[in-house]
Amino acid sequence: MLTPSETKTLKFIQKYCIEKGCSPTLTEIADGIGIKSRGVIHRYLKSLESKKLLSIVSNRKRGICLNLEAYENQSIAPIIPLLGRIAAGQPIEAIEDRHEINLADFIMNPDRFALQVTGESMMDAGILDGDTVIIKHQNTANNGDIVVALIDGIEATLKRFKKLPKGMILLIPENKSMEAIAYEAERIQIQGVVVGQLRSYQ
Amino acid sequence: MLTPSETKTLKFIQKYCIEKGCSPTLTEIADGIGIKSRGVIHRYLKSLESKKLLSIVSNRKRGICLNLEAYENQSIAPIIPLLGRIAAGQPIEAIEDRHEINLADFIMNPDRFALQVTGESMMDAGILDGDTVIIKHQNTANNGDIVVALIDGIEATLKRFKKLPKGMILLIPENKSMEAIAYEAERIQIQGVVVGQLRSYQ
DNA sequence: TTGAATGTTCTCCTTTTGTTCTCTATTATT
DNA sequence: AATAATAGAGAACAAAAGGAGAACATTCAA
Repeated sequence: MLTPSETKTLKFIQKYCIEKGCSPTLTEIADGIGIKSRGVIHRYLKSLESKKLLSIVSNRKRGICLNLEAYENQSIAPIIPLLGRIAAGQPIEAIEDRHEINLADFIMNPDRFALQVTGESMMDAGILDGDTVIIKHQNTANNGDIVVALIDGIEATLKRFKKLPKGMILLIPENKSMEAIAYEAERIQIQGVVVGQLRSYQ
Repeated sequence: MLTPSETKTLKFIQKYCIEKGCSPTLTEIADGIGIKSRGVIHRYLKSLESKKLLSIVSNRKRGICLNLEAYENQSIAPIIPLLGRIAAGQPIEAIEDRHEINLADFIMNPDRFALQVTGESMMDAGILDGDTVIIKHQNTANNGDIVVALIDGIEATLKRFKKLPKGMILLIPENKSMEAIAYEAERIQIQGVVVGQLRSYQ
């Protein structure tokens, strides 16, 4: 069980290692988590070492090694640190405004549910076969929304939504090899709108 | 079985643990359920402990451990219903195969972190500009993995990884208009592997 | 070689937290 | 009416956690 300070320290080290490619000095950690004394940081590191979360090479500058395997089964919060922006060829750029992503906010709302996507109809919008989409349950949609629509009460489909004149609705697949189809509004029932998408590579 | 106050206390602790990844202090519980005295909370905790719903590590701050059954039948678990597959274009499969998608399995591990992607270099793999990728922090990679690599210790980049003969490493962008580049292995430092991807449409 | 930066080990201090009390009030039950 | 169960406030104390900083040892690069 880690104390909040230990957690902060560990997260800072992890972040530093990823951004800079080497471990930080005690002073850098202290600055990073808002503490003035190197001695305090050293105490935290010793405690983390005794909990097998990292190892320290004695007297070596920047001699902290994270023990990534032990890190694996620590207690979990639905919050992942958002380290920064990655752009090809640039250093990782830190993000000031938002430091973490709370998946609870992202997805876990009572009116949300998930669907697994089969098929390639939304491929060009980055929604691939096997992806999971998070749907907000609602019966209306705005132009441009990606919706789950029920056609004639039977066929469910994931398409981009567009309202046409004269009570028609256009459902647009995001795939060059498929065509958009217009329906009378009465035939279309909106089941929900895509508010998120996620994919696992494991 | 449980008194209303005990139930409130337990629920608060469950929620707190899931959201924050560690147990709350007595003061936090008191604030959370609208009580001013820590002593009262302590009494509730003792009672809950005697009912085997949790255990307390004496004198340890944040030393509350929930027992496993206390987690069950809780709707606040990081789980969203996975309703079924939606086959774009094809008729729907049953909405009744009610699985659940557990975000804990999906991405929530402490050795994970997130990066926001800038640029289109992985577009053809369905990773778009602005998406968030979940990275597992590790220093090795297998062929075909999408990795965060540090080139010469400075430039960060998101590419598909391939080992070549003679100590070379090929970093492959998933974008037809960009070219793969081979580097000497010494110049490349693997920072992590993409294990997930998510996008918000809100 | 030398000096600045860094790691290490201390002691001392403050704040926060857990723990144990006592006291009071309300409500339901016998 | 008496009793027990539940609920809450708050004081007092001990222990843990958080922090400052001095003093010394060690690295490492100029």
